[in-house]
Amino acid sequence: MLYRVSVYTPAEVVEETGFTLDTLRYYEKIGLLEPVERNAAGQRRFNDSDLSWLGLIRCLRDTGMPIAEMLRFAELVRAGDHTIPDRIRLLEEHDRRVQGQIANLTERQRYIHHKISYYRSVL
Amino acid sequence: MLYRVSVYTPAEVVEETGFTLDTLRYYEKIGLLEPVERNAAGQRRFNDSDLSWLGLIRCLRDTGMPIAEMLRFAELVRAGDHTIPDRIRLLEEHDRRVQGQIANLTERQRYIHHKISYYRSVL
DNA sequence: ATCGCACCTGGAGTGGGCTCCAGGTCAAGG
DNA sequence: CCTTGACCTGGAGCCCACTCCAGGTGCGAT
Repeated sequence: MLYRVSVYTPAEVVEETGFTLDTLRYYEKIGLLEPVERNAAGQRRFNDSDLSWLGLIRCLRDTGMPIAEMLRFAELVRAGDHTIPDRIRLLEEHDRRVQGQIANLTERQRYIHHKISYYRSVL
Repeated sequence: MLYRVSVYTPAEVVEETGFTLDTLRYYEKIGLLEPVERNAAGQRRFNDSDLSWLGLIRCLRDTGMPIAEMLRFAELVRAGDHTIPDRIRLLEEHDRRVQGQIANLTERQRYIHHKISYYRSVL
């Protein structure tokens, strides 16, 4: 078991990634996914590299990165290894925004807690 | 200085709350804000209670509560004090979602950190 | 008096991110 | 042979939450 290249049907990828099939097609259409390989019948056959890319996309999407910025990232990846410093910068900036989101949510949550306590106090 | 009721112009409320004037009008139109008082010329004059309600709206919105649910909350408030247990339930449920968001972001952030470290390691 | 400006209204338009649809292809099972 | 079901395409439609617009009012300053 040195290496094993797997292919995945659309249904498997939906299952694995949580994206809908429509969303996967949409991502391919706008270029967020490289053109996916096809079998003889023209049906998509995803590979491990697609899956791992989708894992990253899922992460960026779930942390609120807009599609336009994910596209920029995708272009950097396509452009080759010399863009790694740019990718780091992009991810670091995003990381800062995520940090800000967490801080903001935590702060807002305190307000909600106050509100709940207040309501409890007047019962 | 026992008590002081203030009124605020639209511009002041925009300044205070960070909502745009269009958004304030929109919130009033859909019933997220009670009809705001007007001066003789028909211009809005907000009061402290509007401001404090807008503070709550800001908090709920910024923690991702959809407008439809804020409207439900607004209806509970309008319906009177007997809905306080319902309001508590609603806020508690929202609080759980906020907690989930924070947990999720924190988890995703680790992935981003890994990715950054990986990129650093191949430089 | 007239200008600029903050404000008003109803309604149309926007942007992001999907989501759905009609109509079609193929492969496998009964 | 026929049906079922997973998949295909291009393009239209949808939802949310605003955002913008045209056309108009009234007030304070020059």
